[in-house]
Formats: sequence, structure tokens, C-alpha cells
Amino acid sequence: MRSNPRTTGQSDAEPTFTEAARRAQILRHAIDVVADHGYAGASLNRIAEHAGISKGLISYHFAGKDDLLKAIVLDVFTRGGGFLYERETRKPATAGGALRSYLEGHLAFIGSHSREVGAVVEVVRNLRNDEGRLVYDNAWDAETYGELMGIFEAGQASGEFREFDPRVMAIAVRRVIDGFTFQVMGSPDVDVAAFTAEVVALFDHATTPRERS
Amino acid sequence: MRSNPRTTGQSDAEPTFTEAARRAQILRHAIDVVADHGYAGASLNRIAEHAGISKGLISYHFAGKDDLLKAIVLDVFTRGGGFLYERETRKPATAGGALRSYLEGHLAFIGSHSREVGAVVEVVRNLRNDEGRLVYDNAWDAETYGELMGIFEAGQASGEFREFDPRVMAIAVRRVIDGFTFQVMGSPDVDVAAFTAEVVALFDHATTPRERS
DNA sequence: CGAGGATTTGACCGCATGGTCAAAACTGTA
DNA sequence: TACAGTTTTGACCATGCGGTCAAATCCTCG
Repeated sequence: MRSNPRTTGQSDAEPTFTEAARRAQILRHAIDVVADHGYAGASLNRIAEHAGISKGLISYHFAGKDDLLKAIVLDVFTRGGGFLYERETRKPATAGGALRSYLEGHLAFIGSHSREVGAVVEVVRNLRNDEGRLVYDNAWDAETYGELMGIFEAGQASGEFREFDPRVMAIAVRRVIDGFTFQVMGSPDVDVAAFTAEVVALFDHATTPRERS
Repeated sequence: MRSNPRTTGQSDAEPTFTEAARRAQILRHAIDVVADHGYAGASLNRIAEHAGISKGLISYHFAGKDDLLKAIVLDVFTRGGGFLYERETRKPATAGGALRSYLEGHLAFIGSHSREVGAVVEVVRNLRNDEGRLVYDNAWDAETYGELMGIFEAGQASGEFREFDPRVMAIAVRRVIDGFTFQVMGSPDVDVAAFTAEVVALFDHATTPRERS
């Protein structure tokens, strides 16, 4: 057989042991290449060379380059979700605590997986569909604002937070979190804990009223 | 003569009227194409077609694609500087006022020049030199933090601002400002004034102490 | 007009890209 | 051993890329 039926969605059988391992290996090397050379520099040839395999093998395990790049996003998101799930011991009692936990969790994941997150950011910001539109557009990452906006609305309902537009605040939080990726990728010796403390304090002040309650 | 001496830096004579106009025209169309199709989709062929000229003409007026892209950045930065200069009537008296002015000025420019700024962001985030490193790296945009950090340090010295890391706060401000570009590019009907007011309030609370003085 | 520089075209080059495929190699089973 | 299914290779393809160049055109001024 010349191509894998699973790559074209014609089969939903259990993936072989070999297949799973090979896909994981390709994903790892693809992440490395994207992180090192950027979206434009991540060619299938370069990824194959980096992994020590032939280019055709990538086409055998993935339907195409876009499929591979989307798989990177899915893989890192899944790992990030697991990281955050294992980290959360119990639900914070206050909205401020929830926001703090959100920031600390996400920044900790980025600090310990900067290359993976960097590759994802690269793909998300650049991958376009056939019509030339971004695959991961504003509407897409608006979905990721949901959790944050929930925290903000709860805090405002309880009077813990001041009045502000939850959407704008969510955008700001996500922008600062994603920006941390570039900081740590640009200079890997940044102090994750110090940065986290600063950001937590920043948004603590930004969300709460100035007057003491 | 087969190529323009000015594109290869072999002449510093006054540019012709035709040359200046042609360069400006190419820049405008290049900005359009980058804004519409992203960095990866902005080929010389596409830019030439969009401008209704031949591809060779671009090579005649610019030393190469990289030169053209850097010219986009320089052009928009120059225009932005002029915009902000004309906007500033007089120096704000307080650090809080300076920060507010900084935010309002930059967000106003983005709101009225979203495509230009979007193209610049695309180039800055993607253009790499021959060794594969980003041309506009962390060290480069750290320079743009200077003005913000000056405002923060002045405010802390006068006791107007609380104690925080000026570098982290500057990164946060720039991230939120640049993020606004994507918001307005993704949906051009966003309310610039409302967003600006929210961001001003956000960083006003973030920088000032909670206790009333 | 016509000389000469400035401008513009369109054909062309070498190269890297994403993708395909027949053949080979490998693997397990009988 | 022979067989069948899976996995892997390496050569190959069409396409688009950035860039070059000889030739054609335009423009200005004597």
C-alpha cells in the first residue's frame, strides 16, 4: 500500500504501535524545527532531515504539511491541559485566587515548555487555509477567552472586582501570557518566578477597586 | 544601466521624482499584500501584480525583498512618529498623564492605520537574516521600551506609582498595544475609543497604589 | 531630430518547496 | 520457507520563489 489510510481519514482503526511512536517522533522534531527556524523556515525537508528520516515518511503519517502543523497545536494544547489539570489541587475560593491560579499555571507551563509553546504560537499566527485566511483567527482564540471572562464576571458579581470590560481584560491577560513566550525564547535565563509575581501583582491591581473594602 | 545604483548603496545622490513616487507606490502595495496575505503569502510576484507593474521593477528600486520589507517597517515607524509628534500638544505634568497620553496616542494611530501596523507586525515577527535569526529580536524591541520605562521610573521616584518592575510593565503595555492591532484587523468595527478607555483604566489601576494618598 | 541617461519590461535561471509513487525493506505468521 | 501487510526509501514532478539581464521604452535637453 502506498499511503496510510488513517492519514486520509478513511480508517478509524487502532493506530499501530509503530505508527504512534513515529507520529510522536515526527511531532517532536517538527516542534524543534518550527521553534528554531520559524514558520517560514520549517520545510518538510528540514523536518525530515532533523528527524533523520525521509521526507516521504512524513507524508505517510500525516495527510500533509497543514495536518502536521495542526497536530502540533493539538498536541501541545493537550499537554498543556494535562499540566494545568494535574496542577490544580482544588478550586480557588475567590475570583482573585482563580485569576492568580490561572496566571501562575499558564506561566509555569510556558516556562517549562517554552519551545513547544513557541512553535504553537508560530503556527497559530501564520497558518492559513486555501482562501488565505488565518486558520486560528480572532474568533478561534476568542473561545480561549471564555474561562477568563467567567472569572471576571464572577468577581464583578461578587463585588470583588471593579467594573471593567471582561473581554478587554481577557485580551490583555492572554497577550501578556503569550508575550512571555517570546521573552523566555529570546533569553532562556529569565526569572520565571519573578516575572510571574510581577504579572500577578499587575492584574491584581488592574482588576480590584482602588478603595479598600 | 541595468540596475539602480541607489539600491546597492553606491550612490547618495538625490532621488529622482520618479524614483521617490515609485518607491512610495511599491511600499503602499507591499503593505497591502502583507496585510492581506501575511508574511508567507507576500511574494514579489504578488506585490508586483497588485501594483500593476513588473516584478523586475521592484528589484530596480529595492536591493531585494528583505530591503523592501525593512523599508515598510521604517516607513510606518516614521509615519507613526510624525503622528504622535503632531498629536502631542504639551508634555503631561504627571507620570500617570504621560502613560495615558502614550496609550491614547499609540492606540489612536493603530485605530487609524491598522493595515500598516499589521503589516509591520507581520514583518517584525517573521523576517530573519541569513543565519536564521529574527532581524527584529528581543534586543531590538527592548529599545522601544525605553520611553515607557522612563515614564515608570519617574512615577516611582515621585511616589505617584507603586513599586513594580518597569521592564515587565513595559512589556505588558507593549503587548496589549500590539494586540489591539489584531483586534482591529480581525474585525474593523471595534470601538477604538471604548477599547482605549478600558486599557487606560487597566494600566492606571495597575501602576498606582491601592491606598489613597 | 537625436544622443544619452533613466526607467520598465518580460523572458529566463537556479533553487527549494510540498507532494507522489513504484519499489524495496521490514515484520510477523503459518 | 513463503506469504501478506506494514513501513520506508529515494527518485521524481509541477509549481512558485527571489533574482538577473538584455532589450525596449520613456524622458530630457541640446
